[in-house]
Amino acid sequence: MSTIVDLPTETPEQGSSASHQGENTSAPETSLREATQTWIREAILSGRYQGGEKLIERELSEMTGASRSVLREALSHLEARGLIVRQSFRGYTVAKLSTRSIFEIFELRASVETLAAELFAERASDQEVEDIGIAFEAIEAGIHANDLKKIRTAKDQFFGVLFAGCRNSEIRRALENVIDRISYLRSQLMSDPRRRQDSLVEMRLLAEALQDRNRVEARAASLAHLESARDALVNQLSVAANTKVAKAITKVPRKS
Amino acid sequence: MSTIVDLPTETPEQGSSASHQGENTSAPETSLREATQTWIREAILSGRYQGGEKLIERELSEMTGASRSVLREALSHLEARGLIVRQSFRGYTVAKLSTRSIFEIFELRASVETLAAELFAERASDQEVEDIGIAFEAIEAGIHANDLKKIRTAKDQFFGVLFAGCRNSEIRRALENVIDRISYLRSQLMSDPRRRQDSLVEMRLLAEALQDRNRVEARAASLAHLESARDALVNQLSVAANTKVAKAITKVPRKS
DNA sequence: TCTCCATTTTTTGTATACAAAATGAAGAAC
DNA sequence: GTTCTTCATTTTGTATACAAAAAATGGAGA
Repeated sequence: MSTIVDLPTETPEQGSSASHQGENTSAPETSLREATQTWIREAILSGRYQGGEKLIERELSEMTGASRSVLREALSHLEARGLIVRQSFRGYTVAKLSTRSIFEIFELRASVETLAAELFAERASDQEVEDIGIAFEAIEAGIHANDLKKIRTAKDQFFGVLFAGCRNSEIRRALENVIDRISYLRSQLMSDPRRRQDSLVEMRLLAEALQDRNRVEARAASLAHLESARDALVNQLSVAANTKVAKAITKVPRKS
Repeated sequence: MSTIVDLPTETPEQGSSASHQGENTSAPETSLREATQTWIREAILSGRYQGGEKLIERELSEMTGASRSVLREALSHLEARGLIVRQSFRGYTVAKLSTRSIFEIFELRASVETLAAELFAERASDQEVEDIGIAFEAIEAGIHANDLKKIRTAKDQFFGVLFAGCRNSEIRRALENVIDRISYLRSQLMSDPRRRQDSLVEMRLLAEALQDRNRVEARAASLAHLESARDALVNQLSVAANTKVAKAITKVPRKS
């Protein structure tokens, strides 16, 4: 059952740089289009625009300062990533997450993210193994400090190192897309102190397995964390069925 | 180790239609942008534009009849899907596949596509099980008739049914993207009669397992097929290292 | 007060125009 | 003959304009 093989190492710079170029390589922010895109993405991920909400071009244009040409390119890009959807002559709306979508996403993640964990254990550099430890400690510190923003940053860091260490930019790309779609829910989840504590325990197991380069344990810990996060998310949704977040997730438009 | 659970069935029309809307739902081809996008995509997949080749806007504009606004939206969309890459002030080029990328893609597919096969065995409707059989017979007929185009169409059909039957549009989305990227290589592969024969045998095993709804066998057959296809592809590349296809795959630009 | 229809306004779809950057070519200096 | 510089052309980046479709508004009739 070995799906893990040694990948060829030739032309590594070409393979990976070409693959995730144009993604969120936060560094240079070359074109206006990319900046606009990032702005909109951040606005959605931070919850400024809720699921199902309409994105009005004039409004975005004013806020970002970009012209409509640029704006529409950015929107088209985000549509391809699944973050927003377009209907003919009705413009773009923020993609809605049905409960079903959440299950689907976690089903995919359960397959791919566990693979990523295994691959990290196998392929990560010593530096990356060290970085995983550092990132985990940052998460821990954030939780103790009760600092939501810090937690989120540290988690992004953690998964960033994880995906880099697995040496497969296709996995990174596939996961980035689905994680984007649910990431504005993550902060909702993390606001529950008990869930935070559970999450910390699960992630410690994962971090330790990764640092030990223990493939089997890493997969198991990753899967456990995912299932736990999924269940917590679905639970919270069914409990808080009246909050605006829940409405943004579960409801279908009435007059479509 | 059960990553397979029963997905909730609520709001199925919303969940799925919203999820893969705006993809290649070949039916209505509403907007000009989508048509343009499809045109470019087809041009790349059919090999009309080779990997690394530059896409000149004026040229595409003339060929598709679309204005630059529309064209650029389409290009932006395709960039997000990874089919083309953009460099500042140097326009778009068709994404190149390094050997490494191919390994990465197959590594991802080995994880996700086998899951899709399992899920199909579990969840597909009786109609879909039947359709899988029909699609397979079409592939068989195509191979016997030695009709490359027919083979390709039938295979698309087969995987279309497979992805639909697994009831997870996220999986479909993730796989569509990576399969797009290597699909212009598939015809190269299929031109080798021996590989065609091998492929047929592997796919028969897969089709039979799917029709028997045998999860374990389905996964095994899917994995076997993938590894076989990957190896054949890599083999062919190293053999025919001087063909234009190989050049499009392996070489890095000299003056970048 | 409610409902239906016509008109106005907003918003999207498409096309064109102008500016900036990069590429390529011709000519001058060596 | 070669190389460097300068200029013209091409191509991309950005902004604006116009047309078509949908949504919002408001008034007339019941």
